[in-house]
Order: sequence, then C-alpha cells, then structure tokens
Amino acid sequence: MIQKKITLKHIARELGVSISTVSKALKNSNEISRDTREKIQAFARLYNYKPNNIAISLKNKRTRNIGVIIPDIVHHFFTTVFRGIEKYANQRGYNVIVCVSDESFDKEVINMEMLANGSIDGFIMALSAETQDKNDFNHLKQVTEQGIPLVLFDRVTEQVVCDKVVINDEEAAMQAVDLLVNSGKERIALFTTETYLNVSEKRERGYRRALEQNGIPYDEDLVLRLPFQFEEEDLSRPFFETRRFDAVLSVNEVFAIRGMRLAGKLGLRIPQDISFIGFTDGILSKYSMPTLSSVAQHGEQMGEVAARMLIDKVENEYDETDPGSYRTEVIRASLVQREST
Amino acid sequence: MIQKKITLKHIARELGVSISTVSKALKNSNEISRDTREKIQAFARLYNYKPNNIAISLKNKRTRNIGVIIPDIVHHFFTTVFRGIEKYANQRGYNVIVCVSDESFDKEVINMEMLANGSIDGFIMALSAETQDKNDFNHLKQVTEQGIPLVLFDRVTEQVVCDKVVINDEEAAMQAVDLLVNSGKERIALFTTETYLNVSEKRERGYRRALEQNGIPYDEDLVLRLPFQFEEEDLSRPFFETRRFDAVLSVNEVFAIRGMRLAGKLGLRIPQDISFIGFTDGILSKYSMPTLSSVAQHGEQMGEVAARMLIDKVENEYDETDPGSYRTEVIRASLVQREST
DNA sequence: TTGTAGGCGTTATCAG
DNA sequence: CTGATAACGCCTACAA
Repeated sequence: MIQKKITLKHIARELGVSISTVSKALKNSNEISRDTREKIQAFARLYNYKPNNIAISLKNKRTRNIGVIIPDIVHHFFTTVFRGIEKYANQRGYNVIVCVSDESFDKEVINMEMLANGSIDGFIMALSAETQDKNDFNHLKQVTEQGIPLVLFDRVTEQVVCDKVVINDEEAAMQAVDLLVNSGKERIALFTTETYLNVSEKRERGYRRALEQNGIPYDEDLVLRLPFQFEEEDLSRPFFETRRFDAVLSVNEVFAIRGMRLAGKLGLRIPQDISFIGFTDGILSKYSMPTLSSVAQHGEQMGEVAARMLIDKVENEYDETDPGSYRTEVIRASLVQREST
Repeated sequence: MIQKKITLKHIARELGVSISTVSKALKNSNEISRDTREKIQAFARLYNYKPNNIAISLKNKRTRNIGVIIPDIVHHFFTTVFRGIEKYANQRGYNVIVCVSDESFDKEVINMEMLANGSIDGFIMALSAETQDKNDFNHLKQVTEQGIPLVLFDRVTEQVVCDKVVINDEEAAMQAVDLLVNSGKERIALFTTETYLNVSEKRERGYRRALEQNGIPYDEDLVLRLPFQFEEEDLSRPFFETRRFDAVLSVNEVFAIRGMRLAGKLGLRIPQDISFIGFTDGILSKYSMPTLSSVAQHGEQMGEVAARMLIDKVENEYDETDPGSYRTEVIRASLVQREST
C-alpha cells in the first residue's frame, strides 16, 4: 500500500475548495471559517500532509540548509566540530550538508560551486591543505560576493573577509612548552607538518617564542617535519637516533603517538627520559599507553560558535561590504595533563 | 561589489529574448539559431550563470540529495562508512545531508521526517541503539511506504523490508575465536554491550558457536556486559579480579583497549598471558600499545555499496511492494593480526 | 527560429 | 470568508 506524498492541490480537490483556502486553513488563519478550517485540518492530518520543503525553499529563497566543507571526515577533530555544528544547527531548524574536500583544492571548488547554486544558505568550512598551499581563495571570494555568508574555522586565511573561529594556537603552544620547561626539560623537539598549514605555523611560532622567553636557543635541528600520512616509522627513526632531546611538542596527535611508540621501542621511559605533548585532544590521547598530555581544542564548542555566527548572518541583515560586520572568535585551548608529561 | 545570482529571467530581459529561448540556448538546442545561442551563452558565461538547484529539484521532483542518518558522527566506523557513501555519491552527482540520531529514537524520527518532506531522494541509515531497543520501526515503514528508497547498514532490522548492507559478523566472530583457540587459549572471555544491538548479538552468537565447535563449554561467567560510555575502569576491574581467562574477544574496539590497559596494570603480559581481539578495526587498534588484532569491517566499502544500492533504486523503476526487489549485501570482514595475539 | 503557456508546490496579495 | 492570480526559477510541449 504505497501512499505517496499529498499536496495542497490534492486536498483542495478532494474537499472541493481552492488551494489558497487550504493553505490558509492549515496555517490556522482566521480568515477561514472554523468549520472549513477543522475539516481541512482533519483531512490533512488523516493523510499526513507535510509541506514540501523544496517548494518552500524556492518561494522563500531560503533552504534552511548549511553547507559544511571539511578536508576529511575520518578525523577526530573535524567530526567533533561537525557535531557541534550539527547539534546547534538542528536546534535552530537547519540541516547540514557535508562535502569532503579530501585536502584537494579542486574538490573544494567543485563542492562549493555545487552547493552555492541554491542548495544552502551559508557555508562553514576549514580550508584544505592544498588550498592553503596554493594560496588561492577565489572560490571563497566568489561565494561571499554573491552574498552567501561564510564562516571559516581552524584552517582559516586572512585573505578572505568573513567570520572566523580559531583557537589561540600560539599561546597554547607556549603554555605547552612552558610546562615542559617547568618539569625540567631542556631540549624540546617540535614535530610538525611538512605542508603549510596555518595552524602548524601558529603552533611553531608559539614554540619558538616560548623557547626564547625561557632562554633556550632555537635549534632547527630539533624540528622534524613530517608528511601527512606516513606509514613507516622509518621516517622519524633517524631523527631519534641522531638528535638528543628530552621532550617533544607535536602539532597533532598522531605524530606524538608515533613518537611515543618509537621512544618505547628505543627503550626510553616516558616521561622520565622523554615527555610528549600533542595537539588535538582526540581519542588516541586518552587511550594510548601511556596516555598523552594534549592541547584540547574544544572542537564541539568551535562548531557551535561557527554555526551560531553563520545562522545569525543568514537570518539578519548586515552590510556585506563593511569589514566591521565580520568577527573572529577565539576559542581558548586548554592543556590536558596525562601520563606523558 | 556584490554580484547576486543571475537567473534565466535576467538574461532574457537583458538580451530582449524570451526565457524559453534562453533556456534552450543554454542547452545548446539547435532549435535556436547559432547566432542567438552564442550571444546568450557568452552573456551567461560572463555573468557566471548557474541554474538554481532548488528550482530544478522542484521541477524534476528529484533533489540529488541523499539523507544519511547515523547514531554518532564522532565514531570511527560510522565516519568510515560515511566517507564511502560521500565519495560514491559525489561521483554520481549527489550530495549528502547528514543527521545524527545520537542513539535516540526521537531524534531519529524527527530527522527522518524533516528530510522526508522533499529534501532528499533516499535514505541511508544505521539504527540508533534506542530504536533497536524499542523495536519500533514505524518511521522507517512510513518512509518506504511513501516510495522513498531506504538502505540500512550495519545496524539493521528484519522488520523493515528494504535494501541492507551488513558484514558477516557471526562468522567473523567465529574466526576470531578459532584464532585464539589455535594459539592455545582455552578460557576466552567476551566483552559485549549491555544494550541490545543486532551486531553485538550476532557477534555473541558467533562466539558461542565457535566455542561449541571447539569443544569448549560456554561459561556465562566469562561474558562481561558493559554500558556504552563508561568512564571508569572500575566497572571491569572486578571481572578481571574474580575470573580466570586467557583471552578476550570484544564486540568493539574501545572495550578491548580498556581491557588491555587494565591487564597491563594488573601485570599481565599481552599476548602471552592474555590476548585480545576487537571488532571495528579503527585508529585505536593501529596505534595502541600493543597494537590490537581486530576484525576489519571495511566501512568504506560498506558505504560505497550502500550508496550504489540507494542511487540505483532512486534512478530506476522497481516494484516497491515486491520483496524480491530488495537485497541484502554481505561484506566479508577480515581479521587483522597485530601484536595483541 | 522564437515565444507562449502551463506546471512543479507553496505563499501572499487582492478581489469578490 | 473564499478564491483567483501571480510569483519563486526552471523546463517543455505546443503554438506562431
């Protein structure tokens, strides 16, 4: 027994009234007599009438959809942010369309274009690695020029004028280094990404500033730059074998975990011989052996803030051309101490 | 300089032709003279005309959107499946709208209803724990009765007639137990979920069958049922202290990892004194110390298959009332051996 | 070769 | 109180 969706027109025909009468009756307009209203409402309930979202979107030029574009979905931090976005958006009656850029510039562009043609009311996104590398943000500018609100989070750029949500990466890195120094460490290595990411850069800057403030000379030899996905530990092994260091600050979680594994194999005790602090307080930090001290980025909060900023823009008038309309919210990271320090 | 979206109407007005002429010209219809065609196309390119998705959706009664409803997004397995869905769907020109049920029946219902009103062409979903517990699937039935295609994956139910994608959980559990037995283990514990999940049940069944086949008596005392999110290890500690066992099969990854931690603290050597196998070959399995042998569920493949089944249904006619129209695809799990066995 | 008209489902305005 | 009409943006069968 297939029961296809029913429309205003069907109801009107069945009840021998006009479409507009049905429409008003269902909105409980008191333009319509109590009698017909009740009759129509009863009928609608019976046949489980629900207005068609697409038609309403077309009429209102508002979809109540938010487009989210992230570099990767199998990624603890991004999904955490996503959860924040989704929860908040749902509360305000919005749905979320996700596209994954896969760290690729082209996919980012394609996805944005697909969604920008009416499918969504605004974008929330984190830039792909390739986009940051190329330093090409025309697709973002096009979107904002069309009057579509955009909120960047985490992986942001100064070259696009829009709302942004970031964490205080630099300070957080400084705190982490301070902690290591205070626990008596003197030769602190940095594990960072090979490709340019604004967050890596900010964390590195914090690392250097903290060293300086603590009177420790910066040593390029103690910085290890790794590719995103490396399968073999061989890449970092030479580093361990040729450098002398007693602590590691890592700009992400995985590099730190791999480092700890290798340190373990090399017979180093954590944290006595070497301690570790990672960024992104994800699952691995909690469950690793030993557990990893980590800079919590409060992704869910970040997502919530981003969604709030976006929906506020979507629902309210603002002067798109005035830079004063846009803000950058800074989420304060916090250091979670665990066994690795 | 704000450049709002342009429509057929604008082009028509500017060029002094009719809307349908523009429409045809942009489709390169040779109903239209080469001259006007080129003029119109040039103009459209100049102003970056892109057809409005919403209008097309309304016209075609097809949105090219897929609704995905999953219990949780910060969850390695689900995101892996999601990645498979998203990749495949994108290839075929579909976008993905995600809603998270948060393991709640009500949210699942609300989300489905929101999306079912025209926003999507079909659903892919994994049932929330609460839904499986309540055993109430009316919202799913309603959707299928409206002729909206539905594909269930992983967390499925026999009570809804639709396409499904599952893994051979029972066999996989048996293989895992066999492996443990073959490596000389004799007292094999099972860590499973407290709440009912079809997958947990299937894995438990496999566990029992394998024991039987290996001539090992089933011992209810060796089954530990844990709540979903438990923060304290205290919950499993008594189990470790009062039971004697030399291996653990866990229906998920986290329970296994926590078990390994505790075993480590209690001075047990892994795998000599006690070995572990988990389900869901996620990040934790790869990065834990020791690494965890695990049943890989091939989530990405699962997502791809689900998306293929769904889109095929969306794009092709089929007899909704004929049970023969629906299939259940079984993905074969595989056992990844690591250090914990 | 171009244009008109009707429709997708809804809402808002205006007439009756 | 009720209904006709136009509009959102697009497409297409059918005139002209």
